[in-house]
This record gives sequence, structure tokens and C-alpha cells, in this order.
Amino acid sequence: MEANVLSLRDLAAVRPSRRGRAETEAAQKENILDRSRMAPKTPIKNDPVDLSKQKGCTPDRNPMTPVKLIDRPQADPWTPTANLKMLISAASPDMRDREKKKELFRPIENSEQNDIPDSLQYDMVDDGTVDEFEKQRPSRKQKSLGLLCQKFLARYPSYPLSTEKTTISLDEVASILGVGRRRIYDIVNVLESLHLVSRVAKNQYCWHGRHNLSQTLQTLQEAGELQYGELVTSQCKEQDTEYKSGEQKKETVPDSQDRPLLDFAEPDCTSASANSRKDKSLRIMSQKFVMLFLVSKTKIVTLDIAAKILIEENQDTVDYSKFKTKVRRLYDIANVLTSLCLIKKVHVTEERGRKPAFKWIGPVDFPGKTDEPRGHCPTSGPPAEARRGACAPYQICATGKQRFTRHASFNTAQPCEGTKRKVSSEPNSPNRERQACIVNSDEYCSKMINLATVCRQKIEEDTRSKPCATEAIFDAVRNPSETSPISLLPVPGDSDFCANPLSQAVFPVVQADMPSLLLPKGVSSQALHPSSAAASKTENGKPPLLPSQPFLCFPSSSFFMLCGGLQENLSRESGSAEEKALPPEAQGAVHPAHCQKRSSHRCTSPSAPTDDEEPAAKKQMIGQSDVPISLVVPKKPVESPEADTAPESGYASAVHLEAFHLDLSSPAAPETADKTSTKPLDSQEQEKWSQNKDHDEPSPGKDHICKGNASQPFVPQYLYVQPAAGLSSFNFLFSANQAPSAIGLAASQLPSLSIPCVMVPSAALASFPLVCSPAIPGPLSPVPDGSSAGASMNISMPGLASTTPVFIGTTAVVTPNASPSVDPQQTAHPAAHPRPMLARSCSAVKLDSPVCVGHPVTLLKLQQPSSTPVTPKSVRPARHEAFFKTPGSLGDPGAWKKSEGNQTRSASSVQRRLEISSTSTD
DNA sequence: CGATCCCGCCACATT
DNA sequence: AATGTGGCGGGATCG
Repeated sequence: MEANVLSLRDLAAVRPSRRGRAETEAAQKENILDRSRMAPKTPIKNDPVDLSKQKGCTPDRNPMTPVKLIDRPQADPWTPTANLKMLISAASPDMRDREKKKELFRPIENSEQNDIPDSLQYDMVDDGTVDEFEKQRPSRKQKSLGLLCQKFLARYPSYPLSTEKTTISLDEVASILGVGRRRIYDIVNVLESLHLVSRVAKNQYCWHGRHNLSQTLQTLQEAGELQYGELVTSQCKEQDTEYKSGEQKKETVPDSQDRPLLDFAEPDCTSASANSRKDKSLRIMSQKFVMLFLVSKTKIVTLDIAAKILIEENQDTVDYSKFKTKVRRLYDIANVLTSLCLIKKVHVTEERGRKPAFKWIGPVDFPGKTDEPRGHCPTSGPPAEARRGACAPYQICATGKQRFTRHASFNTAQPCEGTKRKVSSEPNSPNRERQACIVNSDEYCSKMINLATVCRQKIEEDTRSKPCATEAIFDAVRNPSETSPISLLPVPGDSDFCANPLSQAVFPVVQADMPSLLLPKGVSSQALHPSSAAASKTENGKPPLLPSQPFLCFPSSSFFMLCGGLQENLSRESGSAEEKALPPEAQGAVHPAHCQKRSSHRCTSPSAPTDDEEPAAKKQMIGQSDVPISLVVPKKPVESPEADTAPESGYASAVHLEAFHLDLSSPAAPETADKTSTKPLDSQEQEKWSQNKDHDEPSPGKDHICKGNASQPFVPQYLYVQPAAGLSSFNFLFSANQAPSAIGLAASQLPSLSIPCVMVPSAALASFPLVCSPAIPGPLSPVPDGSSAGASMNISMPGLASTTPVFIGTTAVVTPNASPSVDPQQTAHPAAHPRPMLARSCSAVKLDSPVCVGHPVTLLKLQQPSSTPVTPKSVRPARHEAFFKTPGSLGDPGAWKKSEGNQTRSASSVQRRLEISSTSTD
């Protein structure tokens, strides 16, 4: 945004002042790199990057430069660090600056269309001018966090392959970007709040990309709804009439909830220590800020309001100074979010006057959609997106989470037990541990709530729970270890989480070579579960079916089937035995090599409830999920290597992602699955599962598989449909077995199930395959839950180009590039219906470089639309904003909106509410 | 002059 | 104790 603008002028203007010195110093300290020239190309890195990364996959290497643009694009200098450093050292600070500018611009350009145009010019200018001098020195803008963030983001693929893990060295990045480490923390903290990155170790972060973004957002939305509910909606702008006007805005509720999030950590028993404040702030603030957007009908949030809300949460009294500080922080966050193309600056003129505000431009409906930035960001086509990352189209994930029930039970439920398998991304950080803490805290919270309940009761509870959940989720992801125990449980949602992970991860992929595919195990036991089903379970796989259905990929020559249980079941954790059992086998079947290895571990994991297991499970899941991907690329087994070795760390990235998914999803679905499911599920699920299977899957092969899944490879039967249908290039395979009806059954439970079909790419695709989603709902199925019923295939393929692979998910189809084109919503609808479970499970597939030929595709699971109709429970009303109302009643927020100058006042009001809540909570 | 928000001190956390 | 993190707010810039 701004960045663009700045350019020339800024450059021109020279700035003296401390800055200069500071810079120099900084520069010195850090080495900055200059790759100035590099910049030029940069923008894109994405694709290239991805690829490169992909190749690299492995973890370690990437660390720094993940991407590197280098390869393809230009030959530039980039080489990895060495060169850079050299350059840097050599280069004077000035150089750096220029470079920076350039770089920045580029990205920016991409990202933002608007201004962009000049980029070239800038460069030109810069060169000329700058070179000579450093005048460029940067104007503030150049140094702005937004630009910096763009640069940062430009370095990593939005949708990295799951397998790969990209580690980010703060020092490197700082030096490369030519900024102080402090700035990098600002960026990373925000990114971390959205799970785009996770901290692995000191100075080390793992880049996850946007794969989970939708889920994360969904989770936040849910949490936000609970917490803030309507507040936002109204506040921002106009309050829509609907709500109660005044009230909505404020609501205290949020506060209370919020706290939980934050608070959790602290209280936590365990390691809480770490959590401390740190965690709270920027990260939390960022999440809350995002929640406000998601909750807001208008999707516009003014800084004042946001600041007030945030302040309230934390504090009762609002000082003006505090307010100012908060606003400063919000600007920081906003800059990062802007770089992510999730928001854009706007001015709201309200009663009082025009206030600075930000509008959410990211994905709104999670259910089906993915994130994507529609508008602005994506300036330049694909590349831009890539760079930005943000936008990826493909993902569709929705999650299914929908509903949770939070409250009451949540405490009780613990089922989650280990639910989350955490991934462990961060071994180290205690902080992250919050999970555990959280959990505990959650419980505490719950208690508190109870007390409070009196006042808010349910509402609050809900809210909290969610929040808690969310965090927990997050945390869970992070901390693998902790999770197992208690963790999340409390919240229903959590449980889901737990489950999910597994399931998702799970799909086995089978290579054609391998002949049989597996169905996966995973399919979903969950599905079975009526209630839970939705949630997610799946993992188990058992059922094969369809429900969760996996995708099949057929690479040109060989096929791969991916099965996913999309859903995860929570169960995984403890393992419900079922699942676990299956997976391994399945895996084995699928990929002997990889799978086995992993599977073994994984398998075990299931058994083991503990952390270890969990991780394992995740890994598995991950692995599985990954696998598919990897399959795609045949070789990479995905994580395997790492995983094996370092489960936690290695996987972390992947895991995290998955975890997120899971987690996220869980919240949504929670209810269903959650409690019941978790462990209990096993039995039930199995039963159901079996039943379902029976019903659902007629298909012999599958059944076998399913049931037997563990051991046998089954062969699924499919019907091959020629392309005629309109899918020009694709071929579809449908499973013979499935009868709609059968499916239907499943569907009912699993709404999603659909017929499994496989799409085979036409020759063109050769390299890539497609993925199918199962989901078609059969015509039949009604959905018990209400879920969605028939979903039809949603395949809309916008452009199915022959070449581009398309994925059809239950929910949606994704086309690689197209993403944007696809309406999320539209797709969503259709998608939505599919079972919720799926949603999660499916992670979206993504192609990193879509275009690229071959590689690429990764598929993941498709998600279902969160909205899935299914869930009875909490389903939020669909994605719409409508849901805001939610809780309803809660409190009415009054008008906190007003920000006016003094927030204080407003704050006060808000605060009060907050206070109340908070106090109560406390 | 208000809006933005960079910069870096310094406290706290982690190693 | 050193180093990593990151809260926080002064004050520079921008518009």
C-alpha cells in the first residue's frame, strides 16, 4: 500500500536524523543483505520458490531462504546466504536501503496493484538516485513494517508443500531485509498468531504458509463470535440495523473471553510461566484484532474501537496513553495484516468524523472458501499471489467445525486428552505451551465462568470456551507434548480438534504402483458418528469411504489414491484404537516405503496416547496428508525423514498445519464429535462406522479395505467416466461400489460423503492428477445432521484448463490458479453441504505452482464448509454474518464504538463490561 | 496538527 | 550471565 507510494519521493527525500545513524548501526549489526538486484525479480518468488522449496523439501536446508527466488527467475545472486552476506557486507548501508526499497516495491507491486505501477520507475529512480546516494534512505515508508512484511512474505511461498518445512532464521531474515531483529519479531508475532509460522526454536521459526489460514481464520471467527459477537459488527460501521444497534458493539463478553485466551497461558499450571505476558500481547492482540474483523458485519474495524476493545480486555482502566500505545500496536499489526492482504486501510467516517479503519479483505466465509484475497492484493496474477501467499485460491478448506457446544460440558469433556497431538513445533518454547496451560486454564476459566455464569452464563461460557479452544488449538499445535494430557479437552471443540488431526492427516495415498489404494482408513469413522461424525473424525479410516473420502490422484502413470479421513477424529489421540490401527496398515499398503516407516511410528502412536503418540499421530496424519502430496511427487515421502527423526520438530510444520486444521475444525465441529467421539468414539464409531460402511460402501473393495483396512490393501473399484461430461480434460472415476444410497448413509452421517470419484487428468495433465473428492453426496443421503445433504459435486471448474489440475473436493473444487475466480461462496455452498467432516479433512490442495507442470499439486484435503449445514449444534448459521448474532443475547454491547478521542470513555463503558466479565471470570 | 508508526530502551524470558 | 523476546512509548514523519 503505502509503500508503493512512497517510493520515489521517499527516495528523494533524504532523511537525516537519527535514522540514518540508526540504520547504519543496524545495518552493521545485522548484516544486511543486499541482494538488491535480486529484488527485481522477486516478486514472484512464490512459485519458484515453492518449487524450489519443494525440491528442497527437506527441512533443513531451506531454513533460510526458503525460497529463493533464485533459481528460476533470475540468476541473480541470491544464492543462498553466502552470497548475500558477502554482498551485504560489502554493500553499504545505503545500498541496502536501496535494495530494500526495491525489493519492497516489488513485492508490493505485486501485492498491490494500485500503486504498483511505478515500481519500475522506482527502481529506475532508485538506482539512479539512490545509488548515488542513499538518499533513498528510507523514508519511513520504506522502512515501514508493511513493506518489511511484504518482503518477508515474498521470501516464502504462500502454500509451501507440506512436506517441506521451511525454517526461518530471524537473524538471517533480519539481515536480509536489513532491519533490526526487533522488527522481525513484530512481523513474526503477527504471523504466528495466524499460524503462518510457528516458533521452532530460538531465532527459528517454521514457515507454514497459508495452508491453514482459513482454518485459523475460521477458528478465530468462531471464537470471535463468541467473544465479541456482535460487537464488532455493529460497531464498525454502521451498525446494521439488525443488531441492536448500540449494544452490539460493545459487549463485554468479548473481554472475558479474550482474556481467556490470553490468560490461559498465564494461569496455566504447567509451564505457564513462560506464557506470561509476552504471549499475550502482540500475538493475542493480533488474533483479537482479526476476530473483530471476522465478526464484524461490515468487516471494517476502526482502530479506535479495536484499541478500546483490546484495552478493555486487558485492563480496566484505560488511559489515554494506553490507548495510544494500543493504537500503535494495532498499526503494527495492521501493517502486517495488510501485507497479508487480509485487510486494507480505509477511513470510516462515522459520526464523529473520519477515523482510520481497516477493512477485512481476506476470506470471509470459511466454510467453503479459502482465503484469498480477492481484490487487492493479488495484483499480479499468480505470482503475486504466490508471493503474497495469501491468496491462494485453492484451499478450500472449510472446516467443519462448526459448532461446538461449549459450555458446560466443556470442562468435563476432556476427552480430548491428548487430543491434540501436537505437533510440536516448538519444543522449546515454553511459551507456547500455553496449550497445556490453556487447557488448564480453560478449565479454570470454565470454573470462573461458572461463577460468572451467573451473569453471563452461557454466553460467556461459550465464548470462553471457544476462545480457549482456539488457543488451545493453537497451542496444541505447537506443543505437541502437552497436549495430550489434558489439554483442550475442556472444550468440546477441543476434542474435535484432537480428533481431527488424525483424521486429516490421514489419508493414505496409494500409488498406483502400489496397486491398491487404500482407502483409507480414514475415512471416517467419524462419519459414523452421527453427531460426532461431523466433527471429524475420520481418521480411522475405517470407513472408508467415502465419506471422508479421500482423493485419488492418478498421476499419469500410476494412481494414487488418497484417502483421507478427513475428519479427524479426535479419537486419534488416544487412539481410538480403530483408527490407529488402520492407518498404519493402510499406510503401509499404500506406500510401503514411506508409509511403513511412518506408519509404524504412527501406528504406534495411536496406541500410545501420550504425547508421543500424539505427535506421532499427527505426524501420521500429516504425513499422510503430506503423503499424498508427496506422492504426487513421488518421491518425497514427505516428512518421513524428518518425522522419523524428529517427530516434533520435523513435522512441526506439517503438523502444525494439520494441527491447525484440526484444531480449527474442531472447534467447529466440536460438538459433534467432540466429546463423544474422542475416545469413546472408538467403539461407537467403529460400530457406526462399520455400519456405515456397510451401508455406505457397498463397494467391495473399499469395504474390505476399510474394515480390513489395516491389513489389506483393498482395491477400490471405480468407474471410469470419460471426459465427455464436460470436464473436458478430466476423467472421472467413480467408485463402482458406492451406491448413492450407500453413500447416502454415509452421507447422512457424514454428510459429506459423496461419491468418491476420481478424476483422472487427461493426458495433458499427465503429470498431475487430480484429486477427487468424495464428496458427492449422493443423492441420497439425507443428512442427518442436517448437514448438508446432498452435496452435489461441486465441481465447478472454472476453468478447468486441461492442464491445471483440478481438485474436487467435497466442498469445492479448486483450481490451481483460478482460485480467485472461484467464488468461494458459491463453491462454498455446494461445498458446504458436504459433510462437515470432510471439510477439515480436506485440506485444500494446493499447487504450489500450479502452473508448473508437474509438480505440484498437493492436495490436501478438502474441507468442508464449515457451515456445513450439518451441524446442528452450533452451526453457525452459515457463513454469513448472520451468525453474529449469536449468542445473542449476550450483552449488548452498547456502544462502545465510539471511539472518539478518548477511548477512555468509550473504553470505560466497554471496560465496564469487560470488567465485569473479566472480573467475573477472574 | 493529527495520524502513523519507526526506533530502540529496557524488562522479562530463555538458554 | 548472556542472549532472545518483545512491551512500550518517545518522538519523527507523513498527510
